[in-house]
Amino acid sequence: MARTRRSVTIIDVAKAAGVGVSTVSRVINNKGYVSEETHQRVSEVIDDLGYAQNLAARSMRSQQTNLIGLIMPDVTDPFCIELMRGVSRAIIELDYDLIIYTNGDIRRNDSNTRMQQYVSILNSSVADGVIIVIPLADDFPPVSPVVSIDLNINHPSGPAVIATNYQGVREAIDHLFELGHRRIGYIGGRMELMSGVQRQKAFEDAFKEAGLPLDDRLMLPGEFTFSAGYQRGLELLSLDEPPTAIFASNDQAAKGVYQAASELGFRIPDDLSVVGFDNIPEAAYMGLTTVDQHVEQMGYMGTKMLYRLIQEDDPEEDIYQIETTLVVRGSCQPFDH
Amino acid sequence: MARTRRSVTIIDVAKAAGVGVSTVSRVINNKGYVSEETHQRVSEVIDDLGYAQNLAARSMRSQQTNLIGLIMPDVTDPFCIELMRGVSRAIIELDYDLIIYTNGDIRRNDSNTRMQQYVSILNSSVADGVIIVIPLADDFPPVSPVVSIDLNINHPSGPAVIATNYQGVREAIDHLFELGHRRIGYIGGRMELMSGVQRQKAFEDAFKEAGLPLDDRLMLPGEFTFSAGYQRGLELLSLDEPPTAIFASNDQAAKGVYQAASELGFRIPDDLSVVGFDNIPEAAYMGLTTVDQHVEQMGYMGTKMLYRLIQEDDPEEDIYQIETTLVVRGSCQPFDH
DNA sequence: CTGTTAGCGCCTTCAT
DNA sequence: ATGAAGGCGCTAACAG
Repeated sequence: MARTRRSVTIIDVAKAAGVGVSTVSRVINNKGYVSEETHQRVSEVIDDLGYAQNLAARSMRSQQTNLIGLIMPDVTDPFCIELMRGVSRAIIELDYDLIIYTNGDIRRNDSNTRMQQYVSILNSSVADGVIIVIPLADDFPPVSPVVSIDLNINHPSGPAVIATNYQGVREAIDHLFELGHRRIGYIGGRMELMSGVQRQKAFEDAFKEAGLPLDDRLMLPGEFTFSAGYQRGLELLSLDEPPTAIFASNDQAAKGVYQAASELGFRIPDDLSVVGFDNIPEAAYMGLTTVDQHVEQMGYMGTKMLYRLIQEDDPEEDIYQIETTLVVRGSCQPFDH
Repeated sequence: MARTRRSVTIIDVAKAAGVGVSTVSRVINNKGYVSEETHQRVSEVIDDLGYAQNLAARSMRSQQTNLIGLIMPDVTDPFCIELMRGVSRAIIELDYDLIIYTNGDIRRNDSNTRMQQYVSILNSSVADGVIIVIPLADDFPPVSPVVSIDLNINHPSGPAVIATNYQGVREAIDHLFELGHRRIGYIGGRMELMSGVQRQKAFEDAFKEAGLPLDDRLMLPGEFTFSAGYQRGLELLSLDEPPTAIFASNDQAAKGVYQAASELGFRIPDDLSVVGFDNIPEAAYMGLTTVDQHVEQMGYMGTKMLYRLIQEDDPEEDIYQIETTLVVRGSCQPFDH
């Protein structure tokens, strides 16, 4: 980097205005006593010189930054976008600013570096608090308050927002049962995450309690991605006796199933019923029956929780549960034996 | 903020490991010579203490942060999301990280504070370079390299990525002409932005060159928002002689027009043809004929440009133009007089 | 190979 | 009402 231009600092302003740095600081932050006249002069110089605070330096000194950090694996993912929406809404209400930190893609999984980075952000005083989506990090002593969205199964500590995954999947599977489906494929999610585990357990329990046998070949591990859904969808639909319905552990994966079905000549819902999870905006257009986990709300509540943490350092509730809702659309049809 | 917990610093690590701070620094950043043995010991201490770099301090000292900043008015807007997608893709390729900075909502328009904040970010060494979407800021001496997406009409300086707005709108209007439409409503965009100005000029020129009269009542100022589209849509369709087609200056506004049309009993495309601009993903589902300005690509190219700027401080091309493409879908129908 | 030291730009006492 | 001076945590010379 060749750039050597140096920005104008508080010292430059002080010199130009013929005052001390602390006076300039007072003017900038509007605290402490400054004579009207001095204030005026300093303000002018600031304008003239085009001075602007250096955030890094500022946050290093002072406690409060009025910034809330959002750490996400992938800004491209609809879940994350929806969540951002909620965070954004809360941010506006709270008059905070938002810094979203991401390494661009969940797949770039050089975990060690990642984790290190995450922790750095927490540690830095660049944000007053942080929301972590899909927490992968080990446990560590966070300096800033942290709220996580979803939970890591291995380190379930700390305040979090999470949907009633279990209940949601139960409803979804019961819905399929009612429609007469018995051979139901399951495409799993990340098993390090509470959501992945809970959804799978719900699926298994639904069968157990209904006294129905679970077919191992119909339960595939997966991920919360389109391509996982696609791959697993292909596998399921290529079985000698393919399932009549597939539950995908999120809508992205469900989209993948759509793709797989289309390629293999299965029509939805005629030949195959599909249920997803999340209710991303696209689901409405797809006519996908899915479990709404009110992602926007998760982001909103998470941010509010974080705010309380920042203010009082005292989490009222550790884990905030968001009630899921089954949204029935056109992707499922009765199955007649 | 009551929190006084102090994080473990590089000094703590140095002490605990019985080495100097610079050695620790070398280990962390993997540069300079450190004996295998020392490296080992320091690494262990780092793990034990749960040390993590303080980003603020780091970026204050060093030139490079490997962070690219993206300043957006509104993370919620489909345009911005699409753009983010492209930036994100480039980020991954370049092995940078991404910090997205936003004040949550374009409507929170306390411009002065905003601008000040923007400049602060630029000034701070928190990011190696910055991409500004919809630049509102005055001209100022930026310390970090900046690439803007779209251009402020008042300060059109600096490298930027912008679509061929003029050409795009011309094509769109010509399309409507060919379908037989003559009474075409126009809902404008932000006129501080190059895109807003260019699109409007193209609309006017299309009529002029076709030798058709422009009806003032059919040309409404607007914004790039749903509600603007909705309001203006209502106005246009409530005219004694409503237009047979409406060009909305972006897809969000077009969505608003859909809403207005639906409320007033206009069917699209039977009673009203609609064209948008942007080609946001939703447009496909809506069946909206629109001008694709390849927003993802804009983000991608912008980031690449920025990268070059960071590396060489020498912008090869100042303004990168993205070719628009007319995407014909079902929202337009021939109009027979 | 490793330690010491001087700032980076700012805010905050503490004097004046 | 204002100025001087001491760090915040870190990296980058410069010495050993």
